[in-house]
Amino acid sequence: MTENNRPVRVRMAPSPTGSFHLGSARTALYNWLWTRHTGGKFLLRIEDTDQSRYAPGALQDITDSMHWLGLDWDEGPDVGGDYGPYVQSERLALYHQWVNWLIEHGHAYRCYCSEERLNALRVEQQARKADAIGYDRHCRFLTAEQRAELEASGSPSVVRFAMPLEGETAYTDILRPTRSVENRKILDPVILKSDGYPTYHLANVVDDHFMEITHVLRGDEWLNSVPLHVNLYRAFGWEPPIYAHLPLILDPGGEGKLSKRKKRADGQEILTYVEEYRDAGYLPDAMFNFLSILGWAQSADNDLFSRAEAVAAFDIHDINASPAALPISKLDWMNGQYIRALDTPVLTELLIPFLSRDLGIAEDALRAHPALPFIAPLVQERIKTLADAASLVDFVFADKIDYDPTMLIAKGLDAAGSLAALEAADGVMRSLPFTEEALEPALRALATDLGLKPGQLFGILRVALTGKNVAPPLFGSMMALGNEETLARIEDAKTHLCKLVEGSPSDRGEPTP
RNA sequence: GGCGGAUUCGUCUAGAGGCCCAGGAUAUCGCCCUCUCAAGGCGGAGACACGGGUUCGAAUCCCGUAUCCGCUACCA
Repeated sequence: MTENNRPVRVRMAPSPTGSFHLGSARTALYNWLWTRHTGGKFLLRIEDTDQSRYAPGALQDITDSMHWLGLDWDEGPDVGGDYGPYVQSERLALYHQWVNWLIEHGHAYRCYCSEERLNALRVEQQARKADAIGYDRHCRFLTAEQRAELEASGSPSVVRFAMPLEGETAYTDILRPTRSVENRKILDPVILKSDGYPTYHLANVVDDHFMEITHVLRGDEWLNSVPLHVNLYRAFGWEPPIYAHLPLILDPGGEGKLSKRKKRADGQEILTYVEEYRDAGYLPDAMFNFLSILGWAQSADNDLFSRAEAVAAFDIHDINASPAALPISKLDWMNGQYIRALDTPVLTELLIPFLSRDLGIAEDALRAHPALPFIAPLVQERIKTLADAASLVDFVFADKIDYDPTMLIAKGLDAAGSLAALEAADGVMRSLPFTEEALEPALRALATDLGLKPGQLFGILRVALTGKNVAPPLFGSMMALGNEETLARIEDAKTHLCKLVEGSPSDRGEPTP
């Protein structure tokens, strides 16, 4: 399993520049899965080498999102480990040491070219459609005197890697065929910036080496950098890790990188950050399962599986190298599956923050509310996300409900007929214990006695109690409302119907749907 | 422009030369169940990007073409 015969050590290396992207989450997940499958170690390393893009709070958001998804790490800035520090800005001395080593051994050099020169160079290259666009290696061939002069004048400088000028570099990604590139096409990239911070290329190679990383599973956008990284390893005399570049997650239309500022075909917003999915009411287990199947299959004929099953079956060699459009409808379905599998008390607990947020009721008040225990069973098989619940049960928590009274007129009946049915139902209900077991058969029998279909009678009651034509099951709704409120709402409905009857004395008036 | 990657039902995928006139899932459509809505059950329609090879035989191998995506920064 471990092609290089070392215990598996992999890492997730986010840069704290923003919230945790869904694509990053999947990368983290596959890394995690690989270590849990192999019994290896999963490390979290923070790549904060770009001071200009540093976002305070991003790190917290990233770790929160990973925790939420259930991805725990064995070594990292918060949990420690033998290979620290795990934050790159705290490892600057190490990078300087190895950059100096490269310079001393002729694998790197200081470059004093100005931004203006570099820009002009790029513009010129683009204009003549040059084969390779990049640095012209100008400073690589400075004489010792020129160099000394530049240093003496205090010119700012960066350090560039001196690529071999001839030959090719073959590189392997376990998900793709081995390829090779001409070394001269890699134009001496910057490895140490003028502010003293390393670029990704250097920091990444140095850290992966000293942290004894065996497998690098990272985003596809790094694939073109592999030959550079391989050359860095060679210059140092180190062994490169095994690479697997993970395909991008595309937007639901499959038109490009998943990103903000895009809308779905149905006008819905496309969620791109893990925290957004959390706030939209998706469950961590469902997200975990969902992210897993974006580029990997646990089995040929089943999409629903637990973490343990994923861990048991996972193999990086089975990852699909083609990019995937985000299948939102499948996520919705899957989340519904996970919600339905929950124990009712657990669902209730999960629902509280969402109901509180969406209904504007304090969590404490919600917990103390007599209707609370009835809510989860009412919505469990009707919601795809936790956030769907509020609009289904808002009538339970409303002080009063508003609806068009004509909705109380049942199909096939007029106002008077509906009123008679409702009054009969009211009478039956008052004579019985307020339980589903007692009420449902009795009202069914009543419908038959009145020559109505259950749906006609129940429909009147549904509108009376909820103000809606579409609502959760009737008798469960009654229990949530409680005896008193149920009868009060029926009372109100009777009043509405009375007015309708008086208002339209034409006895055979067609009911408005 | 250069370089790199990818290409199986709308979408997520299974598939590593005969098991595939391509399997699963989701979405969609229909039927059943049913107090509405769901959930559930059953069924339908739906794909190997295109063109050449190689082979007795190709979704699977090779070569082109097309399309999409990525990289081409003192960002990661």
